[in-house]
Amino acid sequence: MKKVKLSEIALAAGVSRATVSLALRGSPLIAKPTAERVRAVAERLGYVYNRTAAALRNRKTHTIGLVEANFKNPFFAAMSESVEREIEQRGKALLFVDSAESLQRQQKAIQLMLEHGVDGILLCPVRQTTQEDLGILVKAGVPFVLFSRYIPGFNTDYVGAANVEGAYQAVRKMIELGHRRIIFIGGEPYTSPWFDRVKGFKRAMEESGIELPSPWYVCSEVSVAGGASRVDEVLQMRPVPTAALCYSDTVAFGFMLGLERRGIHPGRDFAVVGFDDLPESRLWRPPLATLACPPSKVGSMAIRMLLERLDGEEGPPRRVEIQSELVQRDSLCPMWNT
Amino acid sequence: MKKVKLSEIALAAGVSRATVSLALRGSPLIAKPTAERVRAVAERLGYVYNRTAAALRNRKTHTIGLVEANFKNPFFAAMSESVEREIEQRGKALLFVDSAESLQRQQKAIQLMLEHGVDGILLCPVRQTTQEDLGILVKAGVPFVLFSRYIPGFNTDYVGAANVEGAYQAVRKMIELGHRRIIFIGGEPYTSPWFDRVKGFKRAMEESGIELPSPWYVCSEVSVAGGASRVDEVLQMRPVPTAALCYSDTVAFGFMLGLERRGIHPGRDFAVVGFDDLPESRLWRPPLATLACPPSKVGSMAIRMLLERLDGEEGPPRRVEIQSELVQRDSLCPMWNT
DNA sequence: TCCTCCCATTAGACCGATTTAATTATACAC
DNA sequence: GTGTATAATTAAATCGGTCTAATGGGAGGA
Repeated sequence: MKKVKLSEIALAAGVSRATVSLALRGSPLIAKPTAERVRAVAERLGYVYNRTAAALRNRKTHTIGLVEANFKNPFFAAMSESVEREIEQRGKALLFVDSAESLQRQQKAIQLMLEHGVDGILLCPVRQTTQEDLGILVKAGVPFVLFSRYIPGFNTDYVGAANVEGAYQAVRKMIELGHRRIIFIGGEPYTSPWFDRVKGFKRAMEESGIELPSPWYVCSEVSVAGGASRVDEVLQMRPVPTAALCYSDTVAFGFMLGLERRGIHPGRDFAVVGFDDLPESRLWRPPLATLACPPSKVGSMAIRMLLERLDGEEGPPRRVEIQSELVQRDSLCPMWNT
Repeated sequence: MKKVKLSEIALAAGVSRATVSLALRGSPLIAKPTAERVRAVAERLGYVYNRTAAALRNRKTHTIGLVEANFKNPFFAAMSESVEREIEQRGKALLFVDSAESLQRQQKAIQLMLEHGVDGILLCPVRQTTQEDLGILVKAGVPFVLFSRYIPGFNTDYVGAANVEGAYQAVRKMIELGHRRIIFIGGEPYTSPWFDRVKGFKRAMEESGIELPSPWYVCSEVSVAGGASRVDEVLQMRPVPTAALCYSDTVAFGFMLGLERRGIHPGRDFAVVGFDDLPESRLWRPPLATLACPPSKVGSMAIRMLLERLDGEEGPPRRVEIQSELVQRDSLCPMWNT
């Protein structure tokens, strides 16, 4: 199992190590016939390029770190896909960690990636993350881009959905359809998207002079189970809400399933709107109205911003918000007349 | 942004590079007070261990490659999670690629990982993969474990679900409940789990002397959309099937949504069984009967087998099948009486 | 023939940690 | 004081590419 290295190719081809190195990378310094011969020998010997050695010398690993907070969420899965696609195209590799909402795991992941010498990091910070927690990245001078979640007061590169506007839009529409008792359901509290969605929600209610129900939001894990787990609580409120803005489509799915189980028909007796526009949302019964913000856009924008930094882009931090568009579907029904 | 290295710590602590190296790794060769002093200096200077350099010297990167075929499938997401957990615990890193059912991408990923010098690889091969395609891994002597899918005739380490038995079990149950016109829905054809599930399906039908409908299976993408897209086709068959075994829970979800849209109630008018037992399956309306095979078990078994190989385990290839257990829920209803 | 210029090739230092073999310091016995 | 064993430390080679500066060889001009 001995690995073939440059010096062995050099020997076999009757040239020097330097020539082999240059030839294999297609340097114009090497004459065409020589390069061709070297390439053939390398192929014949089954040579595998050693990126570790090259990385040591170049101080560049061509590796990107991706730290997610919750990749069981299909939105993140879709996002990662587009990140991966871009990275693959450039012949780079992806170091991946799911911090699973644990600060400790996240910090360990960052440390690991620094030790591996990643060229840059894409990070969706867990909820308790402070500016100090990321100080190690700043000190190490490793470029990073936050995605989906930002850290209030910490001015960094960031890409995420237009959460305030999205939620605002949805609630305005609900009000326009006659709803007055509206509630916000699900999400990890004290993450920026949760906070911003709640903010847009509240703003729309207040602007219309509608009193907020009490409580006016309930939190949950971002999953079908999370949404389903809050149904009883909501139905026990008096007066009972008639509409819900859900933190995500998955939460909305769970909530709708829970409603149905209790004989309440979403899209007729209860209006539901989600966030994300997953591919299956339009297939649901009823089709789920939702705030569409393509995960692929978030992903490719984030990785592009990072790659620009790696190429030496020096400007001030950029904050990019991807537009959230309300997709009207049957689950967003008018208030029933009493 | 200059990086601190061992020699600088050595200088500051008044010892040699070798001492620093040993001290930081807690070697018993170094006297306690010295080690303590060195550690303090390293801390003060903000030293970050350079794994690239260590990897070059040690010929070991402490990195594992994970190549998935379709990680938008929630089953894989859950599986990856348990893999990650195990790897993290051991201070190793994960190089991740989603081949997205493309052989070309898969081969590129394998090449990349070899160049990065991963210690081992977990691979879910795309459908066209042949033994020759993985020859490069064998030649390079890099241990690998296949998961979820195997390659017929290629005797390697493998961990996956008990697909034949699972499908067999489900179909027997359907027959017991009075169903005769049963169809298999969804999945990527010519992957081993598809083939094995279809095989178990067929075996159960034949053993009971029931004629297979024509066609007796339809394929689809493994997703909600995939399942939904096959409903019309199935309902147009004559005689119309009364039960379906679906390739996965996601396919089953899509299929059930499609049935409902056409006014057919799964769990009453049509029996449906899935594969995987996703956390939301029990929450569905109706709750989805399914073949449970915990993704975390598959994942942790696969990574453990790989780690054993890395520790020098030399035995013959091991094939491990994780039991699939039929979870009876409302979607698996008896045949209605005509 | 000699000199210059240019192109192709190469020697050798380098990246930063690891480890072996050697050296120095310390302890203890005789 | 000498010798031996043991503990602590270190010099230097090493991992495998990369790249700069130097070398060699051939063409062309005078």
